[in-house]
Amino acid sequence: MSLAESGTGVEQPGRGRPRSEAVERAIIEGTMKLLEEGVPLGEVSIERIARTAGVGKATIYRRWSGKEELFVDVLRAAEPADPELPGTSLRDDLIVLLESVRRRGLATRSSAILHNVRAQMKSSPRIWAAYHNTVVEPRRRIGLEVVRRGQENGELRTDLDRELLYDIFVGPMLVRAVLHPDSDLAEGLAERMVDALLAGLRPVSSPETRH
Amino acid sequence: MSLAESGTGVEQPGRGRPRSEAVERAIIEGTMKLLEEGVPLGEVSIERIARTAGVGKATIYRRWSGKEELFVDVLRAAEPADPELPGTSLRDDLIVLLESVRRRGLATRSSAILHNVRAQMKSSPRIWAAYHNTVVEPRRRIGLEVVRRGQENGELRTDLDRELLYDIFVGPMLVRAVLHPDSDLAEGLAERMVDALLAGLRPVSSPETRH
Amino acid sequence: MSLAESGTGVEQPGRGRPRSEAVERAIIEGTMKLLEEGVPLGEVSIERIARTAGVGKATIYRRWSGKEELFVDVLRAAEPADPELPGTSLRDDLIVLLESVRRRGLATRSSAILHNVRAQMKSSPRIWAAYHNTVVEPRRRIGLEVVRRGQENGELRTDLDRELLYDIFVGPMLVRAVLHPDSDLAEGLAERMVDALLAGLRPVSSPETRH
Amino acid sequence: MSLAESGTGVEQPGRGRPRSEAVERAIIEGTMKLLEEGVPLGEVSIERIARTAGVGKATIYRRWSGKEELFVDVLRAAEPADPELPGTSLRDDLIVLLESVRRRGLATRSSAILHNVRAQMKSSPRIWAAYHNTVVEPRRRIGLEVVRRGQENGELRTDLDRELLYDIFVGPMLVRAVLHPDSDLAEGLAERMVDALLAGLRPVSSPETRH
DNA sequence: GCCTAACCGAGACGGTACGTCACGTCTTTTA
DNA sequence: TAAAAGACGTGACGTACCGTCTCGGTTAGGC
Repeated sequence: MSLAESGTGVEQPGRGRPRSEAVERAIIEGTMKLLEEGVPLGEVSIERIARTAGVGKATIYRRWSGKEELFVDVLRAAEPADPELPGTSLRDDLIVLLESVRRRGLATRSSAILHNVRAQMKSSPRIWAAYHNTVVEPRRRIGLEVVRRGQENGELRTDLDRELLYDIFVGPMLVRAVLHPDSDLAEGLAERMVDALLAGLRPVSSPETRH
Repeated sequence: MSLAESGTGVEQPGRGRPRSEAVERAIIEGTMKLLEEGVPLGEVSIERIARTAGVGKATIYRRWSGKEELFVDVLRAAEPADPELPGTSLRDDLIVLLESVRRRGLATRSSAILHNVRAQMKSSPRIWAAYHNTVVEPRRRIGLEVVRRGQENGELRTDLDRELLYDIFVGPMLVRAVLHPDSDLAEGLAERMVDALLAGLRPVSSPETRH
Repeated sequence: MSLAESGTGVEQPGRGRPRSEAVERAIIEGTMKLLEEGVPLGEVSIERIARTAGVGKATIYRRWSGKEELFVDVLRAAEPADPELPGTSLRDDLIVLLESVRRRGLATRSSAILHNVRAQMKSSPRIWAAYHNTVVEPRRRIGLEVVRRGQENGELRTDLDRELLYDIFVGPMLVRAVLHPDSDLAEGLAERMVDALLAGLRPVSSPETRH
Repeated sequence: MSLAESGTGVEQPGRGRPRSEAVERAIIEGTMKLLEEGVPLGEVSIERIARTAGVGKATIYRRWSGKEELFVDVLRAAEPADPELPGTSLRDDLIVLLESVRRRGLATRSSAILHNVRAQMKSSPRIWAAYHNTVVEPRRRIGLEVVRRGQENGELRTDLDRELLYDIFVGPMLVRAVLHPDSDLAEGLAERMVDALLAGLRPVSSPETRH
């Protein structure tokens, strides 16, 4: 479901020729093709996307109100799926979580431009909000849930609020992956980080540390 | 010294009318004025900057090769000064460091656009590198030095490399300040963070791990 | 019968849903409505006509192959009927003829746009030919017949060919009515013109050249 | 002097780079080239003119506010010069006058499109007025002067107003040349017309008809 | 006190992209 | 099968900026 559609609500189906889903895919894939080919972001114009996708400009504007809202959907289509959490322990869940952040940093680096597209989106509060709500926030919610379970199971201090704990766990990796994408993202980094962080965040007088 | 000048090397001074420094200031301040007035970043064109500053377009191009390089200098002029470190203890230094990150997040929120300018710059690797080298990297260097002193003084585990430790300290606050600028940046946050993090990162053989 | 139909030949009547004549009228009247409302000719698009007439675009294209051919029929519907000739004398016939030209000039001025539609049509030779054949030429034929009768009855010189005589009679009024529609088209003008022209065009051997 | 300039009055000379006259010529000649090549009038877009003239669109819009006003200047550049009147007699002057109308009809036919451009211009009252004032009206003034001299010299009835006489002389030829450009415009036509018309328009009791 | 080179403002220039609109064609559903 | 509705590829519209290039007019040395 595109940003535009989500804003305008449901459309009654019957009237007139329906919009082609194939066209929608062609536009998003055409945009990706340009980005993957290394076309500088500033040269990825609606006009050029239309040419690449073999589509009229109006067909794009019928679906998205501008380049930025199109990019939200392009990014959404390019984002890797959220990871399956093992649920065996706080440590295991955190490692999987940070691993996915790390891999996203790597993937971003390989097709380096997607990274910039994400950065670009912050130019418009409206667009950033759309991306934040549909991609960033759900992910954060998953992490907060992991923290909550950790506190419930006695694996984590309860005198710090969940938000703070979440940022402490994810922040270091996120900074590397997103803000310094050219930094070291070696394998095993997630495990080392989690262990270093957990060392001081377990309950003070924890009877059973569970492993 | 502007990015352009730094790239093109020294200019012999004598020949012809020298460039006016007043004009240079007018351009940078005109750009800031536009950004502070809430003009959307996409509408801050060279043409408009020239109009606002009462300056010919060519006068801008004579100094910077494009909008992005101009923005580097605008940002540099707007960045708050790096904080003075007390040097009394690792904990004190880290708190001052994180406080400055926090305040930068607050400042950014108030004049919200500078934030986006910074984001925008990631679109061009060349520009991002310039900003990174002259603003981001020096700051990181200061932080790494703090970490190094902490390890030397026996206030910090030495089995983790400095880069990792630095990211662990700064990452959580940076994520809040830069990636989620609408998140909670309450006063005292820096202190709480530093304490929570130091808890597990003091040397193992330290007599009192938690004061 | 529309231009399109006349070109495509007879349609077999039986097959499927028959075309609605009401729709045909709605289209032509919708077009006139737009023109009478003073919509600039350039803004009278097929799309707008369809909207005004409450009709699908395809329904228009099913009947006419373009805006110009539609205009031929619109104009044809708007043209006033040819006048009844008294036949009592050459002078009387000519006056009636010129009067109708004059009145057409006046009508044109009041709903000034029809005039421009006619002008517009000259842009396409094909369209102009269609209009010429079905509207202009029949009228000319009537006038030539008047001239012929005048020569036969001895009211007109026979040493000048009919075409020339016709143009001499109609030209002056036509120029005023069509080319200079803001010129003087006072009542009685037709009579004065005919008299002035007939003065030198009666047969030479006529006993009384001027009554 | 272009239509636009004539409307905006004098421009102060000094400020900024002056407009290139060569560019102005290139645009007008490019437009003519397209018309002469037989490009249908509807396909002569500003975009295409710009491409043909090797010029940016903005450069055209800087001088003319639209296609129609450009066409006024194109037409003005294409119009043949007004003829030199011999002044030896009314008959001679009229023949020269009608000859120029006839030749204009012929020229128009050869490069048939200019004719349509003129027709097209009637679509906009404003444009037509501009063309009328700078091309049509001056010509009419010359003709009226010929008529005036004819009456003064006793070569023409004085009981008919000059406007009427002028239309009677020029109308027949104009109708052929402009409204029916595919009609017969044989050589000698002007002479025959003038003689036929003068026959009845000389003063009634003229003592000396001056041959 | 000139000379001259580079500066400065203004704005024209060839381009390119913008977002809108109309073109004429093509699916849809409904009647 | 016609009809209304409206999506579709195409391409022109008029505007705004891009970065470059003249213009006339400063503004500094160096002579």
